Amino acid sequence: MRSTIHKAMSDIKKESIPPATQAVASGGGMSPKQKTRIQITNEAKILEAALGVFAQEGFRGATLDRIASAADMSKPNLLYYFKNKEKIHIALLTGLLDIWLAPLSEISATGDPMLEIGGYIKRKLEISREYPRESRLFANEILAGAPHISDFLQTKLKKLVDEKAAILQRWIDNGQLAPCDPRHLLFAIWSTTQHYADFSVQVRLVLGLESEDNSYYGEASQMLETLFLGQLIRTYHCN
Amino acid sequence: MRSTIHKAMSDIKKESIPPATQAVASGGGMSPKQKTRIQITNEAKILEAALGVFAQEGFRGATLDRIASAADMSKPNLLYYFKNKEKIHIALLTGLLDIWLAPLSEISATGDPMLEIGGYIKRKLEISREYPRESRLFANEILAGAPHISDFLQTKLKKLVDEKAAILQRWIDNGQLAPCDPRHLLFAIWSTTQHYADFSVQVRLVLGLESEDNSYYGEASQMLETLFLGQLIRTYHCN
DNA sequence: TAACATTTTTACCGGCTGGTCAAATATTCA
DNA sequence: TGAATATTTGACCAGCCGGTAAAAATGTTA
Repeated sequence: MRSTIHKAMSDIKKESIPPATQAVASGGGMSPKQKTRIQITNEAKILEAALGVFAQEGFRGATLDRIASAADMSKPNLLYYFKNKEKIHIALLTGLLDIWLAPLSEISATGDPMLEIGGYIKRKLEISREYPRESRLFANEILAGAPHISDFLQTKLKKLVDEKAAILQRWIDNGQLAPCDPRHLLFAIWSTTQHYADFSVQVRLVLGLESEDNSYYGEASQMLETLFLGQLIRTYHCN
Repeated sequence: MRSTIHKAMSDIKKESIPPATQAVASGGGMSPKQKTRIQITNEAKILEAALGVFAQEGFRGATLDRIASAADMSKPNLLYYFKNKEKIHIALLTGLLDIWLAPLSEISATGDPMLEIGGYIKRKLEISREYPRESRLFANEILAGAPHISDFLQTKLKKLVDEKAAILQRWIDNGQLAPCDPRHLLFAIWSTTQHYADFSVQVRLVLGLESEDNSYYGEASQMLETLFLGQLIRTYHCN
């Protein structure tokens, strides 16, 4: 279930799970090793640096030299912590997938459709703002054909989507939600929210904002609320 | 013949200034050259091949070797037609931008809001289905920070968006459209429609479809119609 | 067909890329 | 402290990468 490397991500996301299995470094043994203080900080430094590079350049476009330099570290030193380029990439992706799934998981069958969907959109948009690089990393992976996460997509994600789509369908059948394909409703929520991270350059340039200006998220939130909740919920019979 | 990109090739072969004139050879001067039959077919072959590679790997991730091999051509031969890698990329992008702008241009201030917006969504979705590789090429360019098209984004695109947003705003003021930020409404349309091209791998895996199965576009179209037209237009006062 | 222009191929280059290795250095802990 | 261990470094490598040069092959046309 969890890749060994996944642990490394927990450092970056500052949840501290007690260290346990890890056999990344040092050539030989499969024996689980306790992580050193230095190991912890350096792995975090590497992942932090790699996240930016992978997110911008994609897997093939990113280079170890660039990551190492961004991590302020020599390349061989970097490779002392991660056996190869792919291991870094997988570590990042694995750590990301939990963040990705969480908001959808929280949708509850027993809640009010308006609040549940509204909350989901809010959470997704929040993640878009908080983790734009992770979002772009994910986008790059999909654009490249999802070579590392196709299994995740067709098992874990598909299962969760089917599950939540069933809930939405029940709401539709109850007349609490406008009739539509629930899975495509989820796609629409994904795309609109992630757009603000993945296409932030375009958004800013079109809106005439500066490079680090995130002020559009307020308008975005309002727009999405209008779009998805304004009418989609319960008022479809107006027509 | 898929792409309408050929027009971007004006600056490819040497410096061909406005074409059409068949010049008598003059010593030293750069004379505009008529394109050979072979030139035309090979440039098309290269662009066709490069489109797939750039769309999947991004600019840095794509290699001339791979493009050449996809075009069934030796690398030096490829470089006989395009001076370097960037020229190919720019040729593709340039050709793409017209496709990209066209649907938005067609929105008319004098039309019915429902029909205009509905038509725009349909056209965008159509382009997503017809030109998925172009869409991914564009997405890759944005993810990389729009190094080649930031000027386009902040001039031509921004201008067009401002113009069309003004139209939408007038509809809002007239009570024909739910109050919302018009520019963000456009973003929502862009993201939802392009999602089906850019994230098609994910869409297919989650829906359980085969690799080349495009059947989800029907459901997508219906979903977007429900989402954007079902209530956004004119019925916002139901609340 | 011969002269000319276009296209293709072969051979190559310097720098980058992912990655290895062993030696040198720093850290930990009995 | 000093031995054991963990970390860092520099030197290196084979293959890939974008790109060049020039000859060879092919096509065009007078």
